[in-house]
Amino acid sequence: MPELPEVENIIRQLQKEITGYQISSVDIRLPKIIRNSRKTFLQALLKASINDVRRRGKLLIFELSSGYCLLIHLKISGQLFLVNKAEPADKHTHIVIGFKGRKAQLRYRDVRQFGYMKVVAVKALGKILNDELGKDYLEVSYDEFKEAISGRKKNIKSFLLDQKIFAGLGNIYACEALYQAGIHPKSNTAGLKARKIKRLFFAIEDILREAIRLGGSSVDDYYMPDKSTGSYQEVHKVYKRENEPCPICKTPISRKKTASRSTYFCPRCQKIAS
DNA sequence: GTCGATGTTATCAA
DNA sequence: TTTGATAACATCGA
Repeated sequence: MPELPEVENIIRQLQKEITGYQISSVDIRLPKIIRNSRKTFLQALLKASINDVRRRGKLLIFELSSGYCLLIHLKISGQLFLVNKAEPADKHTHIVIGFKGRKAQLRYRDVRQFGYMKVVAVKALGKILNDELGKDYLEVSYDEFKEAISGRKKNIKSFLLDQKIFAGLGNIYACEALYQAGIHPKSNTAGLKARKIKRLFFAIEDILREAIRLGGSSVDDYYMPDKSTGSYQEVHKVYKRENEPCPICKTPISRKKTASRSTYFCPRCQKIAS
């Protein structure tokens, strides 16, 4: 589900709401979500306080007072809700974390069950992040972006989606950024002229910041921990808009598979770079 | 009932 | 190096 802007909105709420809280209970209703042994996971969490909540790309990072970090990846359908413990939880709620002296509890809900939680020692975190994730898209400079593109011969959309190069973009924002930059999704990085690379970089910055401001894109079932929704989906120019007119030239938006993902684009405004 | 699609990513074969 | 297919799973709509 969530890409960088959605995860950013989630962590902003959690940071405000649960920083400083002490974990008093952990209910593992679906063990496969946890990528540690039950024992390790509980030892890291129980009685620990939440020192900080942050993220890198789409990965949420809770820093705990136990010397461990809790990593959460929501994948496609993961959700985090902060709700009163008296409210009933449905069958898709897999992990429930309770806090000392608090009525609110943190619930992990995930219909498709692809997401995960795992704890790692704080000392090991840096290495794990650097091995598995590139720099967050909000921290990438134009020079770094240009250099990463120039050094590769790769389909541009796969490039944008590759979390090891830079982290945070998913299918929605990759489509929107390519549209705004006027680049065909089947273009190769090697064929992009400097001007297009620049346009793409600033399109990404622009779109991410505006999407964060609007609370992210609520397509299907994205919610923030307080169950409010984002509104950036109303601003989407191409994503999920097959056959609707391009806002610039009125040509119907196409949908094709690229990198085995549905890709929406304007066949007239987005030409293949060669 | 069946088929295809869904915001992600790890893995494997070519 | 890069790609494409597949799998993990549940649900929805045609």
